[in-house]
Amino acid sequence: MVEVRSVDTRERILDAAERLFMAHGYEGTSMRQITGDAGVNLAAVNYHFGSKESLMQEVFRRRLDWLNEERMRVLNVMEAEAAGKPLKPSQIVDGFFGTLLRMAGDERRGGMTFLRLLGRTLTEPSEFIRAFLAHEYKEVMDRYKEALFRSLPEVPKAEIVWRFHFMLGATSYAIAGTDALRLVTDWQIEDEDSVDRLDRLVPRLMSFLLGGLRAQLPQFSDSAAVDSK
Amino acid sequence: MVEVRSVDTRERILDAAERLFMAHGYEGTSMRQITGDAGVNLAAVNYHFGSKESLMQEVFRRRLDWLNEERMRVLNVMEAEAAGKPLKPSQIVDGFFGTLLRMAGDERRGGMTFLRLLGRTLTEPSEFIRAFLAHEYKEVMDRYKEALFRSLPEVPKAEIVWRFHFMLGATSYAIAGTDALRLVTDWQIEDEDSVDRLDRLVPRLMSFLLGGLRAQLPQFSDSAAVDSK
DNA sequence: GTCTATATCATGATAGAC
DNA sequence: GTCTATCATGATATAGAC
Repeated sequence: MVEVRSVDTRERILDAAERLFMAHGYEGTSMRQITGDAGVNLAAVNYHFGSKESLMQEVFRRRLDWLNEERMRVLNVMEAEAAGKPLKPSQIVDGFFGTLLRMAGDERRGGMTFLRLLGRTLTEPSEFIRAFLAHEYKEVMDRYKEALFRSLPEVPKAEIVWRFHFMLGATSYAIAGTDALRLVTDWQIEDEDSVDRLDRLVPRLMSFLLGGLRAQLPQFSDSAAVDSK
Repeated sequence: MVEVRSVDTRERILDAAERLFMAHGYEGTSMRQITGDAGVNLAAVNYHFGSKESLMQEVFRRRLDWLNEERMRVLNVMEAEAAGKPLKPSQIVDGFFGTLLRMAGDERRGGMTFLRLLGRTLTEPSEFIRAFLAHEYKEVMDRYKEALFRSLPEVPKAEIVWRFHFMLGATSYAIAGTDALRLVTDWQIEDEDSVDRLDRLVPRLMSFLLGGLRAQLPQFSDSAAVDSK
């Protein structure tokens, strides 16, 4: 408040953009809305970020850098403790998805707002943001993928990859569902105050994910290889 | 080709809109793109549908009417055959999600294009389309919800509702993932020709969904009621 | 029913004074 | 770094000839 304005300005733009992109999507949000909401001048976005696309990328980078580092750290700790033995599926799932969901409880890290933005963005195939996410995620994904392969040697790799996709989807909806999908299903979910909500959502989702990950293998109707190596 | 043009025009607009909304989202698609792609005049959309919003609704209605009727029909048949006994979870899941996925194999019903549009729209909380979907889905949802309650009497209702949410998410990503999420995860999924792809996806997803639906119940860390009755 | 032409407005971006 | 003013473009929608 007493300090430089420009640091504040940058941060306020990012906060407003995160909120608005979450609510209306990238295309559905204008720079005028963003700067208006942030209480800064229209030209400030282009001055600080160069373009709307770069702003979007920075909105993600600000949160994903921390998240992916944390995921790496957690995995490293678990693998060190396991001393060469494979991890349990529940450890891996918690390291990847639990870390993500616990972010939602931390307002300094974007809280629910960022998580919902992430969830919706994963189904919005805008070329530039998809390419960006693919790059940001690659390293972490590869590490967790390997951990799962070692953890479930009897499950074909292709099956694990698919189930990871499915887990991403369930998690994405778990986040959005806390208020968005409530309308789609039109079901009243018992009210739980917002702090409590997340504490219950995490174990709920974990049970579901682990049940799916360890489910009986599918039977294909034709005779082709189930495990394509 | 020899007949009236206007029927063709309407249908061609719907086809182009479905394709473009899927690829670029509602906000990201302009009427110029739609009419250009459809090979019709710019003014035709407003003549036939009144507005862009109404066009979007019609894109959904064209497919959802059939889908939801089919889901109802399948459920009615199964319940008649069960003669009062609860259905098996696998029957219910197949009736709801299997019917949806099998739509993807039927090009006359929109095929993969419509399914991916549906998947992405469920995470895009545009007010007008969400309200529309909530209305379109309500009746079917209630019927399937009841069937699941009866099928799994030992599972708290709140838990079933949540797991239904998670199943919707996994299914949504299963659809999109066939090419969109491939980039996000950057994993190469073994190539399977497109006809084969769906035949394998359905059993894969079904195994996962059933594993999640029937998973061990979560343990909450506090002592509050697990089944909030 | 289909077209051209256009009204009206919002968008992303920038130039240049301060 | 921040502001005002403005550009060029593209948006939805409509009026009116054919």
